[in-house]
Amino acid sequence: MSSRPHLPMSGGELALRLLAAFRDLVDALHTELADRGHGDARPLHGFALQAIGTEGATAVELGERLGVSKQAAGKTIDALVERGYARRDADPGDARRKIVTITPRGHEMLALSAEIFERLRDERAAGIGDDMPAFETALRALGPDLGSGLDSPGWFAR
Amino acid sequence: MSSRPHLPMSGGELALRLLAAFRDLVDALHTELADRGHGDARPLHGFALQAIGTEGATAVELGERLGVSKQAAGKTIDALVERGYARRDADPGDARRKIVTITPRGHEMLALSAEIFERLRDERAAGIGDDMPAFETALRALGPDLGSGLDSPGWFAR
DNA sequence: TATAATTGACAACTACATTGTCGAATATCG
DNA sequence: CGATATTCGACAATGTAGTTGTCAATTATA
Repeated sequence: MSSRPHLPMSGGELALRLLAAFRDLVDALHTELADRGHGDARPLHGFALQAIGTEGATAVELGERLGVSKQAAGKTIDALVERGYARRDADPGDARRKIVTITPRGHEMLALSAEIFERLRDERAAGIGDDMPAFETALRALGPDLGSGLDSPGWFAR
Repeated sequence: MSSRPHLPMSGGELALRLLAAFRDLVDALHTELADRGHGDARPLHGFALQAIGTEGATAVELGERLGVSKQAAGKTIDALVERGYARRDADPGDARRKIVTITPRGHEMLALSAEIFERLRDERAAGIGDDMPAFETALRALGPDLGSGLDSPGWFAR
C-alpha cells in the first residue's frame, strides 16, 4: 500500500512505461510460446486469430476488425495458413467468399496464449500486491475502448 | 476509492489495455503537435531526439541507444534532418565521424512534447483520482527498466 | 435483364527494417 | 615508421508489411 512517498511520474515516462510493460508481457508470452512448439507465432498472429473468432471471417471482415486494408488482411491470412493456424475454405453459399477458420493448432495456440497470459498477469500482480485492483481500475479508465484497430506496424515510425 | 466490486482483468486484456493507453497518449500528443506547427513529427522522432541528447551522437551511437542497426539509425537521422529537427556536422577531431545535434526547432519540439505530455497526464490523472499514485507505483513495478530499446516498427508483425 | 456492389487476387509502389560490402580515416602494435 | 585492425558512414540487395489501383468473377438489385 505504498507507505513510501510517491515519486511523481512525468507524462513522457507514463507513456514510455505503458509501452515497455506491454512489450515486456508480449515478449515473455512469445518466449514461452516458442518453448512449447509455437516458435513461428508472431504477436500479430494471436490478435488476428482472435479477430477471426469461432465463426470464421472473410479477408474483408478481418481487415475491418483489424483496421487494415483487405489486401493486408489477405497477407496476414496467408501467413496464418502457412503456419497451420488457419485455413481457407470456399463458402458453399457464395462463390466469391472464402471463409477463414481457425485450425485445431490455431485453437491450441490461442488457449496456450491465454494460459500463459494468466500466469504472467498473476506473477506481475504478486509483485504489485494490494495496489493491483486499483491499478486495473485505473488502467481501464486511462485508455480508450478496446478493439479500436490494431494497425500497429508502421504507425510508430512512418 | 472504488466502492464498486473490482472486475478481474484477464492477462490478455491487461496487455491490450497497456498498448491502447500508450497509443491513446501518443496519438493525442501528435494531434496537438500537428496543431502547433509540428505536423510532420512522428512518434519515433521524439524518442530519437531524446536519444541524441544535448551532447549529440553519431549514427552508430544512436543505433545502439535505440536498439537498431546503424543503417536504420542513419535513415532516422535523415528524416530528422529533412524536417529540421537535427543537423549533421563533421567532427573536427575525427574525419570519419559526423556528429548529429538537435537544432533549435528540435529543442522546441521536445519542449512542446514534454509540456503536452504533462497536460495529458494531468487530464488522465483527474479521471482516475485517488488511485493515480497507486497506479504509477504499480506501473513502475510492472515493467522492465526503461531505455531497453525502442525497435518497435517491425517488432510486432514480422 | 442491365446495372451495381462485393469479394479475392494481382501488380506496382512506399516505408522501414535487415545483412553484407566497401572505402576512407583512425588507432594500435611490432 | 609502417602493417594491421577497427571504426564510421554509405551503398546495394533483400525481406516484410503496408498502401492504392485494377480486374474478373459472382451475387444482389432496380
